[in-house]
Amino acid sequence: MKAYEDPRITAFGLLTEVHNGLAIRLGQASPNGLSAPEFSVLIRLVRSPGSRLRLSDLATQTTLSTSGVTRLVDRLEQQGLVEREPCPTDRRSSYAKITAAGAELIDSLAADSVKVIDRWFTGLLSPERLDEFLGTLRIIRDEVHPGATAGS
Amino acid sequence: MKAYEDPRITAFGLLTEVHNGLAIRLGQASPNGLSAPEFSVLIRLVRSPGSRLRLSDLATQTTLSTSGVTRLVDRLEQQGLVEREPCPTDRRSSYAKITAAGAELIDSLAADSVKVIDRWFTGLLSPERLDEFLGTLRIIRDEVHPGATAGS
DNA sequence: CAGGTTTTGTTGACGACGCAAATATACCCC
DNA sequence: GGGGTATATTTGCGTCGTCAACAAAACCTG
Repeated sequence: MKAYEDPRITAFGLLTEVHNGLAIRLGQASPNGLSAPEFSVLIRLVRSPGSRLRLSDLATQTTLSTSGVTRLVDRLEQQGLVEREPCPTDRRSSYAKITAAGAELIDSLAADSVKVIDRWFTGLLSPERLDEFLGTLRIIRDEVHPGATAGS
Repeated sequence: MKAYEDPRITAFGLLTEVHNGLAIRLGQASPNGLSAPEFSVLIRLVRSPGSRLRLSDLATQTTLSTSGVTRLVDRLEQQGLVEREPCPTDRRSSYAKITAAGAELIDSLAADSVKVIDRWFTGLLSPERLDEFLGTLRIIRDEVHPGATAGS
């Protein structure tokens, strides 16, 4: 029995296919929209108290490096979707705060995304099956990425 | 009710966190190893009849563009893990065929990966829960990415 | 079988991300 | 308070991936 035939490898491959497949559908949904990490950052901001989060917290919650976050926030700032503001209690830190334009955009994109997710994911499953599926995801997520608990 | 608060968005976010989290654990497992797409390509090759696949089939099965596959196979070829061979029946096509070194490497990396997957994913779930989880993933995969049915 | 269309693979230009190094600030301990 | 360590962010550089344009071969249709 070769290790590459192990069904656990296939199980992870299946998870990857599902995630990548959904990510592609979401990307096609709003063509000139945001990349997945940009969307994720904006969603996290709009859901956070004060609509703001420190850059390093964004790095922890997403799967990006801190330099990746720096550049991503640079881009969002150039588009007027986000503003940097200094942290009053720690002069090393800056907040990224979503702007009104950013909040409006993310709400509109989220509405499109819900349609796509419903069509290709949640809508395919019975409520019970979806519940159990999400419960299983949480079990794994809490082990593998416990720092992600503040939103999407 | 704002669209960005829709639980379906959160559901997809959860799926993303799980996938990214596991991908990071797998990447850390064998430091100087292969990237995830490289691993995926090699696994697909070693599982295919004749240990070979046409480049365009690799592009279909993975989530890469054809140019991405060209360059990925370039890299694997430089490392001696894969060879290109012409397709006898269609002179436009080439096969990527895994070499003995490639097969050996992927088997060893797969053994490491199984440990990681078991520790952070399959081993966390009861057999029944895992079965239902995989069944749900297949339901979604068959809708979202039907072309992926030849392996991991 | 000639001409147009589709498919396969490669290349150039470009963007996004990670790592490592640099900088600035905060924290801790004597 | 001073010196050393830890943390937050930015920047330089290399790598990897996409998109658009291209070349070659296959297919298809009159």
